[in-house]
Amino acid sequence: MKETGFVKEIASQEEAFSQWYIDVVKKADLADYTSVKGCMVIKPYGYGLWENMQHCLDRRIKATGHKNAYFPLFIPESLLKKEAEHVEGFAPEVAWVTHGGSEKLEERLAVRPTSEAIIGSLYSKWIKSWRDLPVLINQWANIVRWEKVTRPFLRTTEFLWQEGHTAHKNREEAEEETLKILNVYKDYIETDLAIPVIIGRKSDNEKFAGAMHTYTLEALMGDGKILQAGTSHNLGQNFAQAFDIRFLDENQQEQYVWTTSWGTSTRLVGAIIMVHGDERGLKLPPQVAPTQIVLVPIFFDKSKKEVMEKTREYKRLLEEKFRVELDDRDSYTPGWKFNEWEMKGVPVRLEIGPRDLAEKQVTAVRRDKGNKIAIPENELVPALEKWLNDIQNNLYIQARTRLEENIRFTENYEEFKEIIKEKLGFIKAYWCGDELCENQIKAETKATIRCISLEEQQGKGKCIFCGKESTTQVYFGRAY
RNA sequence: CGGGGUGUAGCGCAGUUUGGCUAGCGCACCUGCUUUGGGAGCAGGGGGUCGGAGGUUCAAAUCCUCUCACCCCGACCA
Repeated sequence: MKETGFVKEIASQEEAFSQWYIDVVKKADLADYTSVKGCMVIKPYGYGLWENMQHCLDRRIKATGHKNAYFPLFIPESLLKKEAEHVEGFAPEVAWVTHGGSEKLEERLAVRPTSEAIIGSLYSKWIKSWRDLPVLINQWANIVRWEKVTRPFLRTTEFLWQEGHTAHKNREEAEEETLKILNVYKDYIETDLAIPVIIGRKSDNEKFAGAMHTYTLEALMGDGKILQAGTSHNLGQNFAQAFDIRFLDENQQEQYVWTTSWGTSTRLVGAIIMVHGDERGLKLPPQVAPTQIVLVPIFFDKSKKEVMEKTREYKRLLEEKFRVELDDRDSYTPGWKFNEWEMKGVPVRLEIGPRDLAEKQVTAVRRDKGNKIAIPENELVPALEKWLNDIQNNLYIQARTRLEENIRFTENYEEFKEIIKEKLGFIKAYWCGDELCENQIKAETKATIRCISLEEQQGKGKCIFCGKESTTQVYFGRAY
């Protein structure tokens, strides 16, 4: 697909995937670096994408009975310390506030690395009776984790996310919630972002610090590496005990609540880039693209007035149904604009020139397949509606096909190592459940257990590392 | 955090080895004219704390010390 003259401003995806990623982030105008290490600006085009993603997910979160709230950015050290495993897990990446103005604080404040602690302390105040349950709250917030290695969207010091925090009266209800959210996420990521995911449970090694267990969604990127796209934690009663969240049940028995937490972040923007992008730049799923259709007028001196009038008329018509941009900049040639909008991943481009006016049509080009057709003026809206649907589906199918082609089953460790070395992707294998095998595989191949399959187990096999018989199938991969 | 690399105009780079005249080039930007169906042409013009701080020197983009940011590889990472 790489052609001379085009896409010369970004690295080749095939030759230098990580450089390509950074180039696309900058050239598509999604984000920019700042003077603070690991902190990026999300520019209007990137933020527009994030807002659409937020909207899609927020709808789903609310449709399942949750309400939004906002909790403080600062967490007193004493609160964070209450759950031992939790604080230990986050300690290396917490940023601390030690001074207010010039006065030293009596107790230092953590800039939230996640909000279980602060929210737990408040739930303890709010929950007294079984009638107060369940509590179903979500918040959209910024998070700070002092990362050593940062990359735009994928791992930044400050990032944006949503985190749900719920409290329930028993184990079953909490587990049901954890799985419900897992499926809300799956539906959102697959339907709106057109990214197929593998869902499963994290091994104890990989689970959230302080959780009973963690469910995860794992996605395959264009370079064969795996990105964790979201997690949903069943916290059991660990945080309830640490933060003293108790209630009186129907039988007047005092009990600890069962809590869950779950999150997805701006990291998903990185996933969209790396799953759908190609040598020409971004490819955005129509559902979340800030601009779904761009209109590019093509005119000569004689035809300028006519063409512009018609283009504006189309814009007004299309704006009623779609997110539309009219590129009427005088200083760029149409060819330049074509390349720029392709870099930015706009799903459909409409070209309107004298020939189109004469034929009562517009020339339409799809970003995903690159094919160009003429759409008669009176069929424009339904035709574009269909196209955007097709593009959304096609992006998903392409990603799905690649995912399926890159899930390899093996019971042979030599083959396992070969796959990691040559092809990457997911490796499906049996695992005995022993942490020692897991760690040894990681040390030797850098592959980790991305998740333990939730699928019905069929038969038995031998642990990929030690050979012991097992019924547990897991997905391995090299993770971002 | 360890090893390596880079930092000079908005972007990409040359100049640094061997200190020396007004710090250059391409693209982008501004003005004018001609252009416009896949990155237009000509002419003129504007833009620099050479990442930052300190030092050596008659003189520093260039040499020395410290520091910051970014990239690659590794370690770490719910």
